[in-house]
Amino acid sequence: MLKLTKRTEYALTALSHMQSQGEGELTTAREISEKYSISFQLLSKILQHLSKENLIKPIQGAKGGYKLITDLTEISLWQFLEMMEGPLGLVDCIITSECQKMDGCVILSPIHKINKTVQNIFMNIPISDITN
Amino acid sequence: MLKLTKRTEYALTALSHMQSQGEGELTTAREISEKYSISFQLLSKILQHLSKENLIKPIQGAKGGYKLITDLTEISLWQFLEMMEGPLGLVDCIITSECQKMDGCVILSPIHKINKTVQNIFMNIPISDITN
DNA sequence: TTTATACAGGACTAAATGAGTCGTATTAGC
DNA sequence: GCTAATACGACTCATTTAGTCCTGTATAAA
Repeated sequence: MLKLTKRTEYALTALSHMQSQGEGELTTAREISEKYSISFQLLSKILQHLSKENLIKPIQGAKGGYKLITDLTEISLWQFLEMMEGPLGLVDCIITSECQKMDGCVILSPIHKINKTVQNIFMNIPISDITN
Repeated sequence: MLKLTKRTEYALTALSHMQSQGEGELTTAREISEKYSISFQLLSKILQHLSKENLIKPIQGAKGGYKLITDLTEISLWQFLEMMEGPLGLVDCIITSECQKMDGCVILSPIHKINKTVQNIFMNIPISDITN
């Protein structure tokens, strides 16, 4: 419970780095991977994923790299986590809407409420709070 | 991120069930395991763990079982989660206090703050909110 | 005193997830 | 054409979580 995946951690590090560069500046995967000692191949996939999600824009070829194309104040932590890790929920039945075994599940409703609480908080944290 | 382990989920279910019994009543692992379709062996271990943590008291022998011996309004969700899953933190370095690789880690301090936020909220949720 | 029922717990196996690697293809500047 | 960059499927390896097996101990009741 609660721990970010390395993917998420690396993605935030990368975004933070890119944001610290000047507006419209290019950054390469190699550069970030070396600066923060992150596996180059792994980081590459993560940046590709961020591209698919339109947070950054890839420029291919020599002299290529990635450019930050999103205002990170506009993206909430909740959105970002779901982007990186898929749907979030304290228990499976919140995510899939179907209770596997427990017929008369006694804890779902209160769990659901706590889930909402966390969601509300995370929806009000822009990831720029982390990357700045 | 965010998902409870089955251990935690089953523990909450068990506590909820025990609380719904009368004061000082005994409940067996078998009873709970059958009612909620939880593996008997697995649930047994969880109940043994709750005993070690002094939330419930085991009575051995025939006619034995477990008795709830704690006021669940006195135990916070944060405490309980750490009890069941060990130390909690968004990233490893919050838990172990040592940053593995990232020399100039750029995201630790804001992550730390978010961690605190969640911790504060969970410390103010008694698990009786879930088991009642 | 035997039997049945309950907890205790170590050691193991299986399944799922997460982290990381390999190899090859594509794109574009010089 | 060479070099430096992204793209990406397929794989391996490691870790964690979930669940099982087996044997032992305690105790109520017949």
